[in-house]
Amino acid sequence: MARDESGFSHPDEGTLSLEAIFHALSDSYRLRIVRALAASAVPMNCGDLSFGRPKSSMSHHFRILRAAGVLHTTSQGVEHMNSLRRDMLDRRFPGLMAAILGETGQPAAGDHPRRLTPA
Amino acid sequence: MARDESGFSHPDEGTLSLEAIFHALSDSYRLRIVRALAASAVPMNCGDLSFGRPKSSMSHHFRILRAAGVLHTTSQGVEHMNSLRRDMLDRRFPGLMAAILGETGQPAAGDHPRRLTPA
DNA sequence: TTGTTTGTTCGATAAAAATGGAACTAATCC
DNA sequence: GGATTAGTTCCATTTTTATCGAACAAACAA
Repeated sequence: MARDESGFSHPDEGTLSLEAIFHALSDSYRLRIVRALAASAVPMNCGDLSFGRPKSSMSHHFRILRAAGVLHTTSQGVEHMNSLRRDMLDRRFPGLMAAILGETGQPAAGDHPRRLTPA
Repeated sequence: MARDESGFSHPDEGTLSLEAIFHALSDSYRLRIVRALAASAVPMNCGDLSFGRPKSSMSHHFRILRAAGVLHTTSQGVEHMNSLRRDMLDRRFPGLMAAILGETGQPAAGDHPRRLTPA
C-alpha cells in the first residue's frame, strides 16, 4: 500500500476489496469520473473531472476511488493526474470494468445470455 | 415496478440503476447473500441466508437487494423464497455478475487482459 | 518574495445507512 | 380459536458518508 513517490497511497493488487470497489462506484460523481477516465486516452487532472462541484467535495471522491484501487493519481507539476488502474482491475476482477463501462464483449442484449432455465 | 402477486415490488429491467446495484453490493452480508444464491441451484429462503444476524437487519438487506433488482422474492407458504435475477442482470449488464462471482470466462489472471498500452 | 494555480486537509453540519428490539402480519397447523 | 413459523414494519440509536467553506501546502512563475 505504501505511499508512492507522488505522496499518494494506492492499494496493492492483493489487497483489493470488491466491497470497497462497489462502494466507490455507488456514487454518481465517482461513476462519472470513472467513465470519463475510461473514455480518455490520457490521464486527466482533478479540475477536468470536477463537474462543477467544489474542490473539497471532489477531492473526497478521488480519495475514495484511489483507496478502493480504482484509479491512480500522480503529481505532475501543480496538477494531479488520474488514470484508471485498468490492468490491475482486469487481472483481479476480469470483466468487471468492461461490464461497468458497457463494453460488452459478452453476448449483447437480445442474444442468448447464459441461463439456468431454458427459455 | 408494480408489486407482483406475492406483494413484493421488483424493478423492471428498464429502470435498473448501476449505482443502486453497486450500493446493494457494497455490503458484506449482501454480497454473501448474492454469492450463496449464485451457488444454489434452487431459490433460498431468508432464514437460510441470515448468517446468524437478527431478522430485522437481514430483512433490511433483502429489501435493498430487491429494490436494486439483484434478487427476486416470492412467497411460498410462510416462507419467502429468493433467487438472483441473473437473466435480467446479464441482459442489462453483460458480464457484471460473472465478474462479481469470479466466473471469469474472460482471460484469467496471468493471461493477456486487454490493455491499452502494450506490456 | 509575492502571487497564482491546483488540489488537499480540517472541521462542522447534514444526510443517508445500518442495527436490532418489539410489535405486527400472513400462512399453516393443531 | 390458539399456537407456531417466517419474515416484515416500526422506531430509536448509532455509524458512516457526503458536502463544502476556509485554511493550508506544493510547484511554479514573475
